[in-house]
Amino acid sequence: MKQPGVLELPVLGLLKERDMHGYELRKQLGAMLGPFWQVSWGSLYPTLRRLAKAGAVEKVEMVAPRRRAARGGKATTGRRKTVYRITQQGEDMFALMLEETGAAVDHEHFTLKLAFFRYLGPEARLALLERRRAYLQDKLAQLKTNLREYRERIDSYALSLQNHDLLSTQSDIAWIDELITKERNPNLGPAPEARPTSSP
Amino acid sequence: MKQPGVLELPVLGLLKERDMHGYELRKQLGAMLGPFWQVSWGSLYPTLRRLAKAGAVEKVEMVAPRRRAARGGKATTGRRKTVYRITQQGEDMFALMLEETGAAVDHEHFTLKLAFFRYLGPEARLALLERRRAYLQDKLAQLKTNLREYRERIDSYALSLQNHDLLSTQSDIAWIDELITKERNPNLGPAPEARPTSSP
DNA sequence: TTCGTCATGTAATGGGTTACATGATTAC
DNA sequence: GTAATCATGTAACCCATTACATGACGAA
Repeated sequence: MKQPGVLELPVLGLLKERDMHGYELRKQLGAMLGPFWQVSWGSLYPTLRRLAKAGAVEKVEMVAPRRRAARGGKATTGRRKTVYRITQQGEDMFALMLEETGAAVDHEHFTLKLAFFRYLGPEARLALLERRRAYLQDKLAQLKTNLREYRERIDSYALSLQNHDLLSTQSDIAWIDELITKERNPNLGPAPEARPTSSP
Repeated sequence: MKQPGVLELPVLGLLKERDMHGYELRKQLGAMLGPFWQVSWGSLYPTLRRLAKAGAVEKVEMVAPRRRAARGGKATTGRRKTVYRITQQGEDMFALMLEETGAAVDHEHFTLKLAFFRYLGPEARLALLERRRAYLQDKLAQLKTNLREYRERIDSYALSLQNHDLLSTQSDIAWIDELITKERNPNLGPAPEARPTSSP
């Protein structure tokens, strides 16, 4: 299990909340991570199969395919579904993957982990945030160095490109800082709707 | 040639300027796109091989490997290099890949194309910029819809995630708008060193 | 009855990552 | 003389994408 596919973590994370089948999983993924995160079936189902083979999930309910209910009854019939449930082994795997700070620096992995931060302790959260921050800071430094070194030799488009990247990175760092601050004093919430008396 | 690897375009683009060997190519890639863009050898050399097989590039100079110059002479010796030169076919392929607005919407492809914008006519540039803008605008709309629909059901981390993504997307759009504006009236440049009389 | 959504898969393809392997040249 | 950098590749693995294939269910 060198590098589990990206999907393993979010799938297990969603199954922690409740049993789901593939189709549903995909929608929830979109709801949590944003609509742009559209995984393909050819990616999702194999992941489920892999997880099942690894003992991390198990099939719990499948309504038989072409089995029509006895005429008159309608409760037992239904669309063919394969519902998955996370196992204890899967829970352990999830915890390990989530905590591991190894390769969690890049945007995708960090995003995925952040989406399941509620399953991490405060210390682990801060560790991950700091690590991501360090990575971004390093990237920022490299970008600056690179610009200093090549500014003259690249054209205005490449320049604009790197400049924008630099600004984005700075914005990312500011965001991480915000998250870190909130993590350190949870009381200072975003002052959620100071409504004195009336309801919206 | 359904979907040429991402490297084809930048490799050809760099070779348009001058002949280079693999190792150099990698450095120039970093200089142009930013240091984070570190392609692996296992990716670069196969790309070169593919391009050579497709007739898009050709090897022009290779200093023989273990051939030591006759003792005394030192001019003919050198490190083993395999220098590539772009062919006419390669130029054509490059032009096609650069112009094609098909899948050019995602961040990576757009980045790659922008880096070689100087090889495109103003109309094609604007077309690509507009296309990218439309894509981002669509993403923005989807993000907003998604947030409206799921805001209640996702936790604060996922919320923060999507929120930040939303802001980043807006920032990206603003940047594209800037590029579009500059493209439309090139005179309003960033006032690059207004030097009154002296020649370039 | 037909369309859209729900629902689940398989097969081929292909490229990227990682690790491995090798050796020359330069600078200290 | 040895470490760092230059330089080029190969091999295995694996996952994601794409296209293909199938079929039930609900609504119009």
